[in-house]
Amino acid sequence: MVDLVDQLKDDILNGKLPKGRPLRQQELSSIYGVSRIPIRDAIALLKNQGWLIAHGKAGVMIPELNWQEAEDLYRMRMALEVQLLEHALPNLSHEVLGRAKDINLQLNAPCLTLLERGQLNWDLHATLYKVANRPTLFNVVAILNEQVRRYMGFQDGPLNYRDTSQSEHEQLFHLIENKQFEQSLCLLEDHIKVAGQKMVEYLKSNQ
Amino acid sequence: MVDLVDQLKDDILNGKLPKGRPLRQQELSSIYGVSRIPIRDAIALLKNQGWLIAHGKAGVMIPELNWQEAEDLYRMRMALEVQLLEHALPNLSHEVLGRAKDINLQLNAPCLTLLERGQLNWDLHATLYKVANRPTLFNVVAILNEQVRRYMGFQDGPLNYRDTSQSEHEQLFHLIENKQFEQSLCLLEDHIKVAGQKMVEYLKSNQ
DNA sequence: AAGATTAAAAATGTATACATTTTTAATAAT
DNA sequence: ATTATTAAAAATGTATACATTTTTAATCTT
Repeated sequence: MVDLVDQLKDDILNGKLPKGRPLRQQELSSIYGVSRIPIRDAIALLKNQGWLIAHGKAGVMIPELNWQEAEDLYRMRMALEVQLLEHALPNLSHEVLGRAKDINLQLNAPCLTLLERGQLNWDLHATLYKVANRPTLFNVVAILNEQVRRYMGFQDGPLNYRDTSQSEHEQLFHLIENKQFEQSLCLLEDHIKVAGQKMVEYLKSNQ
Repeated sequence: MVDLVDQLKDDILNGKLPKGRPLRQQELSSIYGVSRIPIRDAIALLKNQGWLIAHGKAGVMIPELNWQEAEDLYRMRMALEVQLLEHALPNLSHEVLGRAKDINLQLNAPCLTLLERGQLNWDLHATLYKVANRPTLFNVVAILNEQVRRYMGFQDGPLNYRDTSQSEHEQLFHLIENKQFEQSLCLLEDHIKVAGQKMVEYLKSNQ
């Protein structure tokens, strides 16, 4: 069932599902070769997490991208991920940091799509956040990051995202290793703020 | 179906559903007199929103209260509701403020349970937040406030919650009417912070 | 006696069938 | 011609039935 949800997310992102008209349970049922019950379950989850919106009282639609929502998502991330990192900092062993560094190396690959890059970016952050041991906060942050993926499907997204993001990660690791906790929190805050501003700028200019 | 979800929430809060052991779909099905399908739907939603947690791979359980989660919930509220109020401030007409004041009067009634008080408190805040026109942010804040209700079921919750909360609301209205926006944001922040601290204190001492 | 193995029981996930609600479009009224 | 009305079609919500997975407990092994 989680497979179906992920597949729906991918197909929403890749434009394989039609935008601008309501999606019906039967239609999705025949597309994915399962009955309406698991489709209903998946739709309910995706509605809860902002991937689909109700269309009147029957059917759902793929929501339009809009810069206000992107701004909200990034600002929420900024506020909440700082809290999460703060809890995580005392528990960030060299081993955990090592795992995050490995992911950051993968981000180096030049052939990644923006979606793949977004996924790796979250994997990196999640690696750090997990040791915060704050499941409720983590869960909200995870959903926000998932939602942000909806905004990362462009062929030509915000420029230079790759280079800046990656070196900021390295800076972050460095600050954490040197126990400069206050500064690492500020860096994270700025890291997300800048990414959000670029995204919002891009959306405003392309709407 | 939303009726069933609300009824389940109430029954969780009022202790009508057993804590400490897994709840089965069939059991709930016979309690509420509907088939397992709508029960499944409701369970899925309540799991998403933290009202139930998975128990292994079969069944769900009512989660224990713990102060870390309460701390997270209030800190998230603090960060996000300030953002939401900031968006709302320019649109807070006298009419909207009037509706909020009416709710604040209802909070005056001495015979309210903590749950009813919590509900009215959210109604008041939601009245202000709706005019922010930020559905994504509003939705997250709404879920957080719903979740906080789980922590408000005590017979003897944090003391003096009623008096302080109500006068703080009045202060907030006053500041907004006088266009002292910066200060109203600070007051809201402090309003939630103090409520959270009291709740956390209470939970720590009673665990 | 403690732990692993296996079979029965029970629970969940899914499919199909039915009931109810919602949508659509055709007809009637102003 | 535009708006209401109404009936047919289609969609969703729910119930029942079945398949698969998970749990439980009884048996076997060491």
